[in-house]
Amino acid sequence: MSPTLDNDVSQRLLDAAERLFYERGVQAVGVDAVVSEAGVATKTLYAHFGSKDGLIEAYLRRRDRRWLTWLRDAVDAAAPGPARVFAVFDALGQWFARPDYNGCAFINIAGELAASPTARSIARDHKAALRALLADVAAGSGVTDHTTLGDRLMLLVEGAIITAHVEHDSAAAQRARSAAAALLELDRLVSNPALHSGTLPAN
Amino acid sequence: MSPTLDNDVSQRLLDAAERLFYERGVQAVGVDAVVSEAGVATKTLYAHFGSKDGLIEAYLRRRDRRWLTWLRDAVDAAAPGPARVFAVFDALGQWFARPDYNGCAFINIAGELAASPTARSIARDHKAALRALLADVAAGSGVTDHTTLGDRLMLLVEGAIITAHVEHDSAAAQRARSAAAALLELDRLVSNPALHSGTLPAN
DNA sequence: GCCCAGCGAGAACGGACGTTTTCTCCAATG
DNA sequence: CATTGGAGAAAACGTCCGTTCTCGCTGGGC
Repeated sequence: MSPTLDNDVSQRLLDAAERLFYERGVQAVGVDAVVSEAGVATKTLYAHFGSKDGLIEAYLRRRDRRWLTWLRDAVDAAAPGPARVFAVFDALGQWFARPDYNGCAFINIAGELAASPTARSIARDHKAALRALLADVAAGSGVTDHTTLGDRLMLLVEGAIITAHVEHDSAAAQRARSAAAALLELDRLVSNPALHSGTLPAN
Repeated sequence: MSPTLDNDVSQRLLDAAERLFYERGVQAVGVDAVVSEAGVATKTLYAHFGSKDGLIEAYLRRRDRRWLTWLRDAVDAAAPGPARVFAVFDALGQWFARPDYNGCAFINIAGELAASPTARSIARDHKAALRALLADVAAGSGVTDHTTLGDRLMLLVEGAIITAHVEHDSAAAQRARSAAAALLELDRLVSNPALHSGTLPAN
């Protein structure tokens, strides 16, 4: 057996699975459609992934790695500081504009396989990694309360992902970016004692 | 046929469908489970709703009405003004804390039935109504740019719904409330010329 | 040159599921 | 009282789908 060819077959299967699962949902796509799209035999799918659930899990794990790497690269390409906050939403805007954009695969899975603990756990892990990335971005932005900013960026990112998906509105990225800019500006205002007299309410 | 009894059977079916569909997803629940939970005959389901798709649609339309009425009532119970902004997130916090909370039924449907135009249209209509409600809340809050505030509230609400669901973190409502408070505070600061010298960037 | 492991093609199996049908009961109507 | 029609119980039907099996081909290694 050649590992190159073996890899090729696995990749073709994962590519086909990702295209179909992401576009139509995992339950709406049968294994027949996947093997047909990949141009492989049904037996090969089971030899490589054991079951449809195994294929779904491999699809999610690969997408998790790829998506987070993509976002991290977009962030790292920006200058350190608040520019990296904007880089997050600029990247989202490009993602939303893709013709095959269909929301976050992990949010979709969490809704579709609500009764599956493994699916929910994979989705949770993915969101924890995203939250950690946004916490890093917030910590490097120079604001005084970067923990709070990280939490708020998470809300804006998730909100933009959902809005772009359900309402089919890719401009949600720009609105989220604008909201993030407002939060940065607020931090700048309240951290400069010369600009205000009172303090912020605690809620 | 007695309209009272007829209504009773329809309601029992819709109640059972909502409980199961919302908890496990529409595709993971068979009609057998619904009729068994409702204590009715299979034939009755088809006499009232025509098909499983018809039952799903009726479930979504009833939930759309009920959920929006619930949120609107929570908003109207608060004093006019910025308090109604906070009332939105306080209501969300109570929703998230329910043991049966499983995210937004319409976001879930949009992810699960990605290939179904009717499902996506129902989800879109629901979100448009929510957006209109939040636009009203923003318009009554007394800020200078209530259109922008409405858009940002929408992002925060959606982000909180997703975070509470996927990360199983009901405190997302309080963080979203805090973010909304920050946006209100920022408006207060920049709309008072005595408090600052420069102007906000346009992004 | 043989061998065999991997792969493609496709049939087959078993179970689940949406839908229809049959039969019976019951309550309201005339 | 006879009739009518909605509703419950359960079986039946056809289809789809995940999984396995069979067969034939191919290409690299002892």
